[in-house]
Amino acid sequence: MVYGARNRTSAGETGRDAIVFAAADCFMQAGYDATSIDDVAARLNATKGRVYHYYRSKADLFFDVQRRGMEINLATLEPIALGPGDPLARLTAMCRSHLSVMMEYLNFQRVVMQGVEMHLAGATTPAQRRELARLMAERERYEGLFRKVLVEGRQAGLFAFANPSFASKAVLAVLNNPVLWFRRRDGDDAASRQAIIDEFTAFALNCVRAA
Amino acid sequence: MVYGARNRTSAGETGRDAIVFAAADCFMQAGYDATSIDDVAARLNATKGRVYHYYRSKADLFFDVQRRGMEINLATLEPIALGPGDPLARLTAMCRSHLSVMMEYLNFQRVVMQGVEMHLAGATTPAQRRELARLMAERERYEGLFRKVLVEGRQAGLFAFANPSFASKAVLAVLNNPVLWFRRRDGDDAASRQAIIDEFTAFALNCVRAA
DNA sequence: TCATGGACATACTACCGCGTATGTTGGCAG
DNA sequence: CTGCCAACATACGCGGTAGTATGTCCATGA
Repeated sequence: MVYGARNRTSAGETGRDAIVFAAADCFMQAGYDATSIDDVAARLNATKGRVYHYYRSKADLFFDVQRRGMEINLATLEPIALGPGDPLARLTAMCRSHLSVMMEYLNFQRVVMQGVEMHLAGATTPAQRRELARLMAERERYEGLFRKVLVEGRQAGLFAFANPSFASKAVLAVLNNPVLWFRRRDGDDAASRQAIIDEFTAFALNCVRAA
Repeated sequence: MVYGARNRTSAGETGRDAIVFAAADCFMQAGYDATSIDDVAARLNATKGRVYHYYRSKADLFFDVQRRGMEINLATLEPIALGPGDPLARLTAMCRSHLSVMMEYLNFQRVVMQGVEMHLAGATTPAQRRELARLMAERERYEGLFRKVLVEGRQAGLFAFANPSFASKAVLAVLNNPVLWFRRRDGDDAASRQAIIDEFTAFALNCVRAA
């Protein structure tokens, strides 16, 4: 390999960004454990050196992918959840937005879901534990946005459920489901994507809608 | 270790069974990759020798855990799905039964869910590929039970949805959700468990119920 | 009572993948 | 022109783990 191949990937993808995107793809395809740092580097036509220049460990990289995913989610959903409109209208908009983001940033979202189930047994360093706590807090905050709107809607007589926490979990379960099976290029006309958004939004709303 | 410690765990847990149960626990706690064969053996107060005496590879063991889980699921749900009663009554019973089984056999169910997301990239041997195909077929069959009842209910005007496949996925997404956060000993009075069954059954039914 | 095989334990190998220590280069600042 | 540093590449060391080869014990039947 010629040392001088210093091609800053023309587009704005600065060092860290390119690595996070590559890592998101790898983690999505193979999962955390099955993805090696060499895999991530290979996807960049680079070597471990490049990755470890920006990240101190594999776990740190994994955390950063999740952080980016949650940043996107919160940035798009918070304005809607805290914005104007009656609870039903807001929840509808939240569902549509959530589904749209999920399918757009599929790789990041799948990594986020992996992180939820994993707890990453043994986050050794204190820094890692702190980062993990932050991620959990952001997830909790995201779910809290749904809970808030749901409770408001229940007081308005629009929704019906006993336990707000259960309700938010059920709604998110429905909304996250397409992440498990949706694939780009799978008849990816905007039409089919729109059909998924429409139908799963309806499912999610029906879950909690009052009779 | 004294060689003579041949204590056949009094109860009927024959060789294979004890291993599958231990493996289910380990895989549930730590996931597939993070679980070593030594971990499984340690949980049995035994060594790798015992595991490899019954299973030819780690993947085979993982498959067997999934197989047992799916066996339980199909055995309990098929009679209900194909039994008598109108579609709404049957779907209700299916939801309650599914939730009940999930919480009862939590460890197996979490392993099954892992298997769904994993595809176990690179099932090397043909035998493993065949076993994997069988598992996928059983999962498909299980989901098919829901689809069947859903379509029947739609024809009867009880349910409303566009795509039967989407509908079954949404229902199962709701029903499987408790597996992600439910823990034994977490205020495990039959009462709280019953509350979960009641509420998530309602969520699942509402998803697809006609207005 | 002796041989045989099932049910494990022990000891070992081979490999992979993380992290690190050390090069190598180009692009700045002065 | 020179020194310095960021941005990588290269080359290991080292631990952990899957799988194997072999040893040991017990039960059973002939």
